[in-house]
Amino acid sequence: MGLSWQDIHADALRRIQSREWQPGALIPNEEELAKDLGCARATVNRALRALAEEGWLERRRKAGTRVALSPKRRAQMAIPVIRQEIEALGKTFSHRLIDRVTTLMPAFQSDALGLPAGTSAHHVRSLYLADNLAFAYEDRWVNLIAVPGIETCPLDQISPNEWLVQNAPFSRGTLEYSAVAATDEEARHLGCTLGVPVMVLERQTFGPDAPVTAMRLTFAPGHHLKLVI
Amino acid sequence: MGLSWQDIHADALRRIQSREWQPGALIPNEEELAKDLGCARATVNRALRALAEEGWLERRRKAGTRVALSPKRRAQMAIPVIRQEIEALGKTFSHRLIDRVTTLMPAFQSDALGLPAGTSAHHVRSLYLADNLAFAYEDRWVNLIAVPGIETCPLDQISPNEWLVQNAPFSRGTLEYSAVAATDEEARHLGCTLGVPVMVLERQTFGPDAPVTAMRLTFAPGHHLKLVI
DNA sequence: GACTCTTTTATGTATATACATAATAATTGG
DNA sequence: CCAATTATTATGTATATACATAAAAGAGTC
Repeated sequence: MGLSWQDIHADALRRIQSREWQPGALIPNEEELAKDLGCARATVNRALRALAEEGWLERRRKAGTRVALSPKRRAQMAIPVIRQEIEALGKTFSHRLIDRVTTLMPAFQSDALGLPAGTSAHHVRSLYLADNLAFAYEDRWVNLIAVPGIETCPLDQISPNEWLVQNAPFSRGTLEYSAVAATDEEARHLGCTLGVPVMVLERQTFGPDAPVTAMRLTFAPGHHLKLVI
Repeated sequence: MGLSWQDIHADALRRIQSREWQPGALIPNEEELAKDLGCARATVNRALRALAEEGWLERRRKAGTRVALSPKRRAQMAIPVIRQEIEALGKTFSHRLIDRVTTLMPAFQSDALGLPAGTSAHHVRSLYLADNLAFAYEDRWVNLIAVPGIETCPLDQISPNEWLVQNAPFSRGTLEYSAVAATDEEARHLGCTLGVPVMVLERQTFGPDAPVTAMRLTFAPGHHLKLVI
């Protein structure tokens, strides 16, 4: 066969990185590139589309394709499934249920999930451990409407995280990391000092029909969030 | 025209989210789907490939396509170009050069970039401001071999971040966020209290031929890192 | 000039066809 | 039965062709 789209992709990337195609500059159109390189336009299209998705190029109909000025490249991060994160470190995963109760959600939580004030939800607190050392403390609210089974599932045997992945419908959500001082409760469960800087991940998950869960995950001190470009 | 690949994409996603196609289950092959839905196989391929990239499906030649067991979905994050981050908040961006000097890199820095011990580099410290309030403090080492122009560029007029984006070759890099206590120097420049929890981003950038820069960016307290799924 | 309308053009997509490739399944030889 | 070989098959890719669509450029009007 002729050239593969990966070949075109690599060649174009080389030209971008070597600044043969300068930032902001218009590059030849697909037809021309196809003729020059000796392949079909569809092949060029596939390669340039990939480069655009990766943030190297900006493409607009009629206006053509230009090298991105400030490469707004996207870093990708696997959404933390804590078991995998811990096992990737070569450590043994375990978890401990602290408590679970169905009760009224605080107003800020029901607001954040778009549920009416005064909604009841299942409130679960648990601890994730790596080699029996505290790794993260989780405080989670689960919407009973979206996930009715939550009240009766054995959260001492399977972690809320994993149970939900397997049992809850799931479409989109938000993630937000911040650096905060460990609260009294967090410090107690994570075995650290009150006020020490810790990473907190707040996450809301929405199913196709209804909000599913809101979670606050506090990592033990020293946690890193690595991303790859 | 017939159905678009987005239509197929949406339909398949609906089936996954409604659990009509259960996690781990094999879905019909492309040819069959194309026949059922009334479009060409290439169109189905485009849709399923997109779903696989998004993490909903796992595809293997001959083995077929199945719904991902634990949707290892990837969150995407725009790599911070600080000006854009600040302007997106509706604030005015500015920056202030604190100092710049060409000197020996500390060993841990040259190691991290894979440069021999005792290499000289340009050391730049600067402050980024949003509406004239400290937003982030940057401590950066720039490899003179990869970016010779750095020593003479007017860093009081253009931020190191932007100058490098425009002038340095750039291919891949690492990003690592952590929560730490503000050091004395960081606290002084950010106008916060010593020891307060702050987000730190450490980043290394490598060009096609040589390492380009290592950076430590300390955000003012209260900074959030938002990701979208 | 400011406005609308039309034309042009580069990218975006859909299709049929052909072949490539990886991985499973079947077959064969010992 | 086991290992090596071959056949099968679903996805992956390349191609030509045709048409769709967004947006810029140009033409015409006031």
